[in-house]
Order: sequence, then C-alpha cells, then structure tokens
Amino acid sequence: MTEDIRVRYAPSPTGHLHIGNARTAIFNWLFARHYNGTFIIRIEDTDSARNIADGEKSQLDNLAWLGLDWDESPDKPGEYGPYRQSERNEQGVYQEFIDALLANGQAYKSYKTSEQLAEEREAQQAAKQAPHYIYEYEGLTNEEREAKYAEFEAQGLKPVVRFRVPEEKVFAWDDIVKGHIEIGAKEVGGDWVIQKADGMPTYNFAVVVDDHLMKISHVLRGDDHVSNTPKQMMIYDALGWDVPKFGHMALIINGETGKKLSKRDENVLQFVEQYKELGYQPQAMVNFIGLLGWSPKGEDEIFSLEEFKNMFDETRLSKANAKFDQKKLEWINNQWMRRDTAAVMPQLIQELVNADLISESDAQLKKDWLADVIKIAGVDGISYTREIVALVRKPFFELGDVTDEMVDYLTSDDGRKVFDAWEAAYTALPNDATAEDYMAAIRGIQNDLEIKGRNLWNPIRIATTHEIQGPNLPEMLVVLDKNTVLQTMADIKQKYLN
RNA sequence: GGCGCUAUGGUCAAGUGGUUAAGACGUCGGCUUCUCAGGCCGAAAUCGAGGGUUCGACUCCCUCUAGCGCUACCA
Repeated sequence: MTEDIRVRYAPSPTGHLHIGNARTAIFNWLFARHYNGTFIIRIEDTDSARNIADGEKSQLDNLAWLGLDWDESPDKPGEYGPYRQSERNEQGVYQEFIDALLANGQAYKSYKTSEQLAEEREAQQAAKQAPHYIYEYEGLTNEEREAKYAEFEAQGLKPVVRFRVPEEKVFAWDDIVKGHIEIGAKEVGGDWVIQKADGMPTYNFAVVVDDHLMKISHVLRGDDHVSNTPKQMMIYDALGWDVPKFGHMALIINGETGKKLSKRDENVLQFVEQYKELGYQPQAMVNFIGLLGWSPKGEDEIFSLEEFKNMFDETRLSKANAKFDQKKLEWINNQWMRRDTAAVMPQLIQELVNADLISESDAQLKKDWLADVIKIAGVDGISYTREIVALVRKPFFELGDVTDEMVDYLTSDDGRKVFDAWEAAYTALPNDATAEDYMAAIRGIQNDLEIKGRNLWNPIRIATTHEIQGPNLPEMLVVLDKNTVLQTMADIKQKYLN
C-alpha cells in the first residue's frame, strides 16, 4: 500500500455506541494506524428526525474510552471539514453536485407523493414483481419535463431529486474481504432519491460526495452495505470520480436469533456504555471485538490495541458472520482484570461504595484493608467489577441467616466440641495472628479432637461467618475484625449451644 | 419474490490437495484432601448435503440445502 491511506468511521448520532459500530470503528482505526494512514470521524446526521441530543458526544466519548484516537473529526477539524453532514449541507457541498447532475440530465426532480409511491409498490407486489421505481417523464423532452416541474410546483408539491440509474450497467469491485463482487445496476430498484424533500442529501449520495472530497482511500464497513455499493459506484461514475477500495466485514449476529445484532434486541447488552457501567475494561472490549471476525496467526488470545495494530492484516478478516459470545467476553475481561489487579482496584472499591457497603471516606481510609478483602473474596473469579459486590457483602459487611443445616453442624456432638475448642484457641490468639497461625490452631483442634473435614471446618466457619462455604477461612479471619467475630461467636453460643 | 454474501464442534476460529483437523470460550470428568473461587490435568468435531475432478479433498468444480444481508424521502 503506497498511496495515502485515509479511512473513516462515519456514525449517525442516533444513540450510544453500539457493539457493531464499535467494531467498524476499531477495524478502521486498526487499518489506518497499521498503515500509517489517517483516521477520520465524520458525523452522518442527515436524518434530523433520528438524531438525538448528545448522540455525537456519546459516540466520541465511548470511542475514546476504548482507546481510539482520530486525526480529523468535528471536534478536531482538518483541512477537509466540516465533518458533520448537516453542516456540509448548509454550506452547499452537496447542492453543487446535485445541480450538476440535474443540469446534465443524470438526475431529475420527482414530485410523486408517498401515497403514490406506496400504490406503485403494492401494485408491483401484487403482480409478483420486484419493487422498482417507475420513471415518470419517459419520452418527454427537457422542455416538457421542465413544464411538468412548474405544474407540480404550482400545486405546491415539494420535489425530491432522483438519480437516473443507468440500468444496463454492471458494477463490480474487488472487495477487500469478500473478493470479486458484481451487481447489475438494474438490481438497485430503479431511480433512487439523492436529495430528500427537506433538502438533505440521502445517505448513499452524501457518503460518495464526502468520501471523495475527504479523499477517503478505503471504505471498511459492514456487510449490510454490500447492496448499497452499486448505488454509490454509479454516483462516482456520474461525477467522474475514482472509486475507493471497499471492504465489507461480516456482521455480528445475535446468538439467540441468528440475526444481525439489532439495537432493539433487549436480551443482549449491546452498547459499549452498558459494559462500561458493569465494569468491563476497555482493553477487554477491544480485545473481544478485535477477535470477532478476525483472527491472528498464532494461538494467543489476549491482545492490546497496540498489539492488534501491529498484527493487523486485512486479509485475515473473516467472511462469515460471527455470533456475539458473551461468555468469551467475560473470560477476556477476567483476564484483563487479573493482568493488573492493582490498576483495577480503585474501580472495585468504587463498586463497594456505589453499593452502599461503605462510605466514600471510609473507603479511602481503609483502602488497603478493602484490597485485601477483595482479593480474599475471590476477585480472580469475577467477570466484571460489579460482581465483586455480591462476593464481598457477606460476611465482610453483613452476616447472613443461620440456616437449619448450619444449626445441625453446630449442635452435633462434633460441632459442640469443635466450637468450644475453637473458642478457646481463637480467644488465645493475638490480634495480629496470621493465616498460618489460624491454620495451625485449626489443625491443632483436628489433632486433639480427631475430627476433620466438614465436621471440623463447618462449625468454625459458621460460628465466625454465618456461612457454610466461602473463601479460605484462615485468610478471612485475618481481615475480619476480631471483636466482631468474638461477638458473632458469643451470639451463636448463646442462641444455639446452651 | 429478486439480487448479493456465507457455510469447519454449542460459540469464536486455524487450516489454501496428503495433518492425529490447531488454539480459545463454554461444557463434562479428575486432581488440588472444609467449601467456593482460582490453578493443574483430561474428554468430546471428519469439516451443511449430494455429485464430480484426483492416486488422494475440509481444501478445486457443479448442484442442492440452510442461514444472513439488502430490497425507504434510515443510515
């Protein structure tokens, strides 16, 4: 690749950053950075009805959170601005080319109402024909057509501009991921709208103008754009422009339905923000997404953005759709959290504050202790930081109920003997006893009483924590407050062992 | 319906004529002698179906089937 590589991610600000869009953004970024190209963000906001407030900011913030950076964008204008289609439209960027196409007869104004359009379509469907736009000025001279325009205008109708499709042509390209593809112009459904009644260009027209003007060299996008490609190519053709290289990546699909991940699916978390809130690490998200529809050469699975960038190879993009496997994401996140627990620790502690287990100020004061608790509670087994709350709550912050099963352990002959021995041993141990000390004490009881296994451990565990299972008991005893534990034991004794 | 794309285990996937068909997630089993978590060890696919081509095909060709995508004054 010797020419200047310029690629773009062009979201419409209709909501938060979707996993599918994030993938498009990541791969475009990878492509740009791997080849020392330029990465551009362009906002495609030509559908004013669907734009939402803060949609753009949210997209950008989430992209940044993932670790991406960009060279040109609305918030970082380069020499090809503006970078919002709405602003470009205001500047007449599209109008110029629409006028040119209108002037040379490659486009025309159409005044059909949506009712008329719907009727045509229904009639075609009833006749088992593929929906196809019917050109209304067939056989008319330019003058006659202009006269029609005037007539419609007089009726107060607003026109759209349609592109006159050269039906006999076939458009072909060598797709970066799918190889050679060709589609006949007649398959696009007839003359399509390039400018809406409100004056906004349509997507398929605006992309072409912008990609050309912004000197985009490679367009990497989702599979769902394959059938848009001939439409876009005919515009490049009509305007005499060179076509960029296209690459259509397989889609991410919903594991349940097998369909393209849709923003309306509620059974899958599909916005980057949702994962962020649960405490997924950005590196893990990138790692997971980078492995969906792309595979590295070796056998490793854990990669940073930087490593992906270095390894990137567009020929290893997969052609088949990939199901979104949340379990794998969880595993990858777990791997990233464990890579550097110290870095994630503040987040983990924040989760406890958010869950009202401890106040912000106390958390600050006791952060070393909290770190110990979190480690002992089993941080190595969680998938995302939010999960630490449930692990840590009992018995470190609250005691659970004493169940019948626990009472049975306590009140059995062995249980009573163990309790008494443990009470004596625990009381005798110093406040700064270590896990080894506690272990030695318990082993001592085991030897003295010749009781082992559950019958030995459960009474002690229950008496000190109200739990029948949990993390390593000696380690827990180190972090548990001794007076509290003594009190817990006293309560147990008083309530069940008298 | 039309057009296009895709097809290796539950999932992500490596593999480009001759391999014991990598690896990972998940699952199951065992071990780590309190449990949980973690760790360690191990198990499980003949490559959508049917035809070819070839000494030999998951790898090449054909047909079929299935799935997905698009078919808007949405992007």
